[in-house]
Amino acid sequence: MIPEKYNPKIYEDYWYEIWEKENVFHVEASAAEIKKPYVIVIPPPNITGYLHIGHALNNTIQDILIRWKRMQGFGALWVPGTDHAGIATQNVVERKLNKNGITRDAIGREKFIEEVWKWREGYGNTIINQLKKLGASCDWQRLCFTLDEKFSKAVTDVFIKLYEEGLIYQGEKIINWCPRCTTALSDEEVIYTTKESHLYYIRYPGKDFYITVATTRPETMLGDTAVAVNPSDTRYKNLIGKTVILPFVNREIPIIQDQIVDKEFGTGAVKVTPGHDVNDFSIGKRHNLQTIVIMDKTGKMNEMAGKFKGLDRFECRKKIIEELKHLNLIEKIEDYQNRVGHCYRCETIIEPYLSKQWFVSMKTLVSPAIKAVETGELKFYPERWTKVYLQWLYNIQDWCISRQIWWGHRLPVYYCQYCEKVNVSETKPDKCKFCNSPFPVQDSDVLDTWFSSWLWPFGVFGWPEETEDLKVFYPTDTLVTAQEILFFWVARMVIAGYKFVEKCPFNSVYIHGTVRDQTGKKMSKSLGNAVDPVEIIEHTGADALRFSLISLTSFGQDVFLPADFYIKGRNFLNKIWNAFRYISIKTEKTNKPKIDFAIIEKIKENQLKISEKWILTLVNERINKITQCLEEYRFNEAEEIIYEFFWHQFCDWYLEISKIHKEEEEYFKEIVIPVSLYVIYQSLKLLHPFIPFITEELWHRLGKFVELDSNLIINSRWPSFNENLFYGETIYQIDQLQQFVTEIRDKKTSYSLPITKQIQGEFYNIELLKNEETKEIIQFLTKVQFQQSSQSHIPQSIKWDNGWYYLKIEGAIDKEKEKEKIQKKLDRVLLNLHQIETRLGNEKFLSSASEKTIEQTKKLKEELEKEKEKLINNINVL
RNA sequence: GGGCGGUUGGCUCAGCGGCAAGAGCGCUUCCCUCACACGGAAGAGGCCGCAGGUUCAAAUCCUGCACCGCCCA
Repeated sequence: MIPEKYNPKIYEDYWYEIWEKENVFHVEASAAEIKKPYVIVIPPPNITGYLHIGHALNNTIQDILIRWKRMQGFGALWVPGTDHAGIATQNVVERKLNKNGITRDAIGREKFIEEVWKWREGYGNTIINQLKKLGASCDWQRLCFTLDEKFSKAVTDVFIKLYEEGLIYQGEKIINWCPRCTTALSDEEVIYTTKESHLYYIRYPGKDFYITVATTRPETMLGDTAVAVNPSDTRYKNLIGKTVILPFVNREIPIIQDQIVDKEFGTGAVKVTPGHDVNDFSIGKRHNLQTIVIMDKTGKMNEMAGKFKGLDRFECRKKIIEELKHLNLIEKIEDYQNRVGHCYRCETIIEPYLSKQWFVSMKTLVSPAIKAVETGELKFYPERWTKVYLQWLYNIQDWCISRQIWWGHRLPVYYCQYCEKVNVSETKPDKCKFCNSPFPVQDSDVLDTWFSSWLWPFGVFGWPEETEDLKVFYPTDTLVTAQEILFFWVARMVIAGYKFVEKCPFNSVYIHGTVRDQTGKKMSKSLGNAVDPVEIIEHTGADALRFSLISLTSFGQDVFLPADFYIKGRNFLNKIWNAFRYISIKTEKTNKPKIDFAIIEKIKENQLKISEKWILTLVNERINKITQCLEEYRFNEAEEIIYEFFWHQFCDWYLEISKIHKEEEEYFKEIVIPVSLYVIYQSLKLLHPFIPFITEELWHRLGKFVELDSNLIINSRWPSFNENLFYGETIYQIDQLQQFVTEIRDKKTSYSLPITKQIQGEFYNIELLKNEETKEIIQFLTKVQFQQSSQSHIPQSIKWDNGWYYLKIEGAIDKEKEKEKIQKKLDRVLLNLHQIETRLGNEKFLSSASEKTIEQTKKLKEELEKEKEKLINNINVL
């Protein structure tokens, strides 16, 4: 006996295990070559990650694509993996150690890294296991990690190659420094948020004057080496070349002029701190200014800050303002909104910091990536992201790739302790290749995690080895990602693809929306606003989560999730379950051998009744529509089509109509059951990419009744349109029938009559009732016995089609309420009719609109007129 | 400052030149009818942000504005 409620808990893990045991996710290069490969590489979640709702969306989409393509017969490969997330992971492990009173400095680099590996063994696969719960059909045998030996070789090779080409260089620049993580970050790793802050107007005294500068960061004044104004600023003409004395440190600094200064900002005069500001650094370069760094690596003031030494930068700010006030050097303080950069891993405010780092020179690398979208070799869906992508490439900046942390790929750079030259080599050199001195020392920095991730689409296939996998699976097909990592990752992968493998790594990038909460914020655990997908999976199952989530996310659009969003999917699954349950009960009673669906096609048209023709036509038609939607990444539309079909056509109408037949009737056993099973068979296939678990379970159960084309639905063939099962005219007929039935039920309801109450009726000249087949269905569904009348009109009759019908109803009705209801409808019809009539009366419309439109409009007018008459009649009849 | 997206029923979203504005949830009334109350039947509820314009025709295209959100300076 099949239980009444679908309980995902019983089935989800079970089927996932079967899939893994049967190895259905795995694709060999040799096999894929024959089948035509379809490849997706996963955006590697980081090992500290847990599944959040954004992952759930991202991976559900990938899984839909992979399962669909697999069913279409492609060698569908989804390569999974994780990245080592240098900073994030180091932070997590460090915090853990700190709790036990251990610091990383105390145990040293080697021991610390050991600890991180231990942690990774213990927790690093959390998200991988969660992806399995979600149903992700990744080829787990290919699970890749950016710190795997093979992958590491790719990273080192790339570093060396770029270094040798002069595209990687070491330079002293202002970079983004996180004083908490004590490392440099790339521009992309800084998140800017608008903050309510202050603009401080500070007087810098000269000999017989003072100049007022405006700044949001007064504490950096200790590192000032000039004051700058715009050359065209007449206000300060006479001060150029003079000097002022910097308070606290008593440094004499010049007033200079530079184009970069904005006359509109503050007083038009700005302090210049080359050690702590990018623009100021460039001014410093142009004017040969001294560069003074006033903070240490943790954001505390250093000895260059004089008496402020040891203070944290923000404490120092307070202190300085206080003291400036005492000295009467504060002119005013204004409220000011400014954009403040934060570390994307720990949210600490970034310090622009002068530091020696390693950079990739990007300018020469980007042109193939630009060309790729121009030639159409690479397409973005939705297309608008092309512009964003290009914008970034056009304004590309050099990429800071060195990080002052321990967890990651250590730079393959060795410094000679004697000649101080740089040796770059894959393995530790015995001696300096320039001076032959022994013991070159390795650079202590590691590489940016993204410097490994950008190699992902070919690194996972064993590059730089020329593997069979690489040959068959690269380039991949579709990349599915969120817009947040468009620059970080997507653009850089394209660059790397062209540079190292000479091919664009994928041909399509589908960028889905971001899941946000009601306030528009990105959902994340740290914000406490997250809907937890793991919890939903536990309570309601992955299928319900997947279906509901996809249904709410339209093409590339962000989505705000309400807390109970998963109900739609949950209820739908239950509906599918019960529809199957119903057919299953009926089928079991027939005691027939297994059905071969080949016979469905062989059933002659004249053996089928209208309802069977109709439902076969609909399912057939939906196949095309759904396939089309999937091709265009319109997942929510695909779902909506199958949802509407299965629930509101198949269950609400077809199955109800089919109950007209008795179980033991031949037609029921020979036609209705096979047709119903066929519809379910096709529907399960169409649904499988979206809700893999329940469809696999029902597929298995379906196998008791019919010959399946595969033991597992995951390996079955995607349905295709079958013109032998298409009876177009039935669509209109059943549509009319549905309207008629609904109207009659409405009448009965208005008279407070149960739908099940048998009553009598009469009709004259109604096609649906003249046709025996449709008449039978209508009578069954409405519980009205219709007699044909010979009179062309009787009082109290209700107009329909070109005739009328009449119901012998005895019951109470609120006439006023009913009239009001009808009047409202009538008003609307009259309005519409008026619009249509003016349109049809307009010659320009007749001359310029398409024939089809005119035809439709005329038809509409007729329908509206009928409706009008009908409603007027209905009022009069009351 | 520049760019992008959004503004449609109480809520979350579809629809993006012409089929009489749709769905899910919520709401009202009736029904535990032997698949399903995570259900069935019948309903109520929207001048499609505002103002102009293009068009025979605009929720849908254009312009401006307002508000919300995102990205880049």
